[in-house]
Amino acid sequence: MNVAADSTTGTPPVFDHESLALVAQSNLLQFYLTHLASTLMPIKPEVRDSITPNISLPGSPNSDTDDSVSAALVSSTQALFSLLGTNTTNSSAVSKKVVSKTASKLCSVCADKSTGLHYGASTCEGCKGFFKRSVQNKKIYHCNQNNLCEIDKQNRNRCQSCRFRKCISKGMLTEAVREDRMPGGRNGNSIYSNYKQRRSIIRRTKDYIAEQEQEQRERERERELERELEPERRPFQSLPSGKKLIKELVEMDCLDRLINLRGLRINPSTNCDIAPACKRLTRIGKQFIFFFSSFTNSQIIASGDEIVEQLVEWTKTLPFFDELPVEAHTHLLTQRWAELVLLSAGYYACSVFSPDSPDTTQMIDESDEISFTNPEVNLRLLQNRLALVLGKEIPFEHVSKEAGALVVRFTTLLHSFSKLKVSPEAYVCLKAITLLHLSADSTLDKSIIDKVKTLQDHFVKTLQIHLHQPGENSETTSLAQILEWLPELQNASSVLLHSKMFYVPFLLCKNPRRLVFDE
DNA sequence: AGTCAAGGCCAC
DNA sequence: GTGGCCTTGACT
Repeated sequence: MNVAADSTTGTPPVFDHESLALVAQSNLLQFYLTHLASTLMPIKPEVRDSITPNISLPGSPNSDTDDSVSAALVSSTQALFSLLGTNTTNSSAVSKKVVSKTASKLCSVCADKSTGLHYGASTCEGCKGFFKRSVQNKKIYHCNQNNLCEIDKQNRNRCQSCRFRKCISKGMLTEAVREDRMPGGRNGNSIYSNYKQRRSIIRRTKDYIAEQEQEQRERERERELERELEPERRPFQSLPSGKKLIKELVEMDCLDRLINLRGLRINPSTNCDIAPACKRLTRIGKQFIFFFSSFTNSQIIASGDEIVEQLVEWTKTLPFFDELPVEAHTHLLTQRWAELVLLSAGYYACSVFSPDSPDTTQMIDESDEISFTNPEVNLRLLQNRLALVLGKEIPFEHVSKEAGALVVRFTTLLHSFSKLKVSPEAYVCLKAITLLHLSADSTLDKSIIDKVKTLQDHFVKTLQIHLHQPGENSETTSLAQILEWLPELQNASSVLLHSKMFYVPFLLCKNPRRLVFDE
């Protein structure tokens, strides 16, 4: 605001010294300033001094709420005092030069000697350098007090946080610090020109600071987690950490083998062989103890027990397999295998049928895709696929009666799981977390229970680190959202166990015709 | 050529 | 990290 430019009203009010002092103490100063240029009169120094410490305006220099207004008022106020001291009675004397000359005397941040305009405010070399370093090095400061530290020449170095905040509040713009560090020249007028733009830039600067602070907090949390996973702190020395662990898990996760169950395949030449197919489907069981103890005797393993076989195989390749006794693995798999089946099938469905997957186009012509929302579509799909595997038509009512509840539940689960947009890395962590989930009434030894819990904790932290990686897009689901989904998985698994149609999730996910042609 | 406002340097 | 002094280069 320019004092001279605004002195356009008709009859200006006339002030005496006392009323001017009162005005200065009220919030009406801005109003009177607009009339002042044409009513300038000599003022006593003692009255002038009494005004100075009591200035309190909405958006005054002490307030961060409306910085540009405050900056304008600072200039106006300084111009006013300058004029008051000059005894001038001519409004034309209120020149831009006077304003700028006076305003440039003191640093608007710390009141040290100003050396000119720097990044949008009149500041000293110290505040200029401080602001430049802060922006260039993306510094995030924290105030140890209450963000109300006073900044003056003497104590400006006591609190970087409040000093930087004051720089911003005085109109210094982070945009004015050049990213390319090009020396010389001047920044374009556009950065500083109009009031509105400044306001928006200041708002963006504040957003920028908040964003930086958020990023800093996340980096700190990640560092903290990584520190916890350092070798000397890790509970299991043999277990790698972070990316290496995830890489190992992804490499050893043979999802295709689990999905491509041999028991679900149809032989085009003998697909009328109904009895063996039924047998295959019903023999998928949970004989984990048996498998762990006599796994090498593979001739005993029937094709129908493939789910167990595959899960046992997977467990044996886990990086922490040797950390736990066999009975612990048996116990865990016995408790969690149904959840692992649903999780694996769900992830497979999401990765193959998601809109961004290249496989989608490949599947469109099959016109029998799994639905993420409609259980009836999936029941029809199941009916068709059962007919393929068994070699005879099954009435829809039968399918609905036997598998209706399971299909409804699995469809709901798919829907919520697809929203999580789980990456392959997050999926393998989630699988380990699911396996390592102990029931409250676990019969294992206390020491083993502790080990399992520590291991699970390790995978939760690994998952969290993965989710916080900068490469992950901003839409990445949070750890909490993923963990909150697990009870739903657990509930769905009880439906699966109840129905005993353990193969249904796999049959829904993969067309048995494709199983035939896959090899 | 002078001014101004960027960045850089370096003793502290 | 700070801040005084110097260099740089667009603009007048």
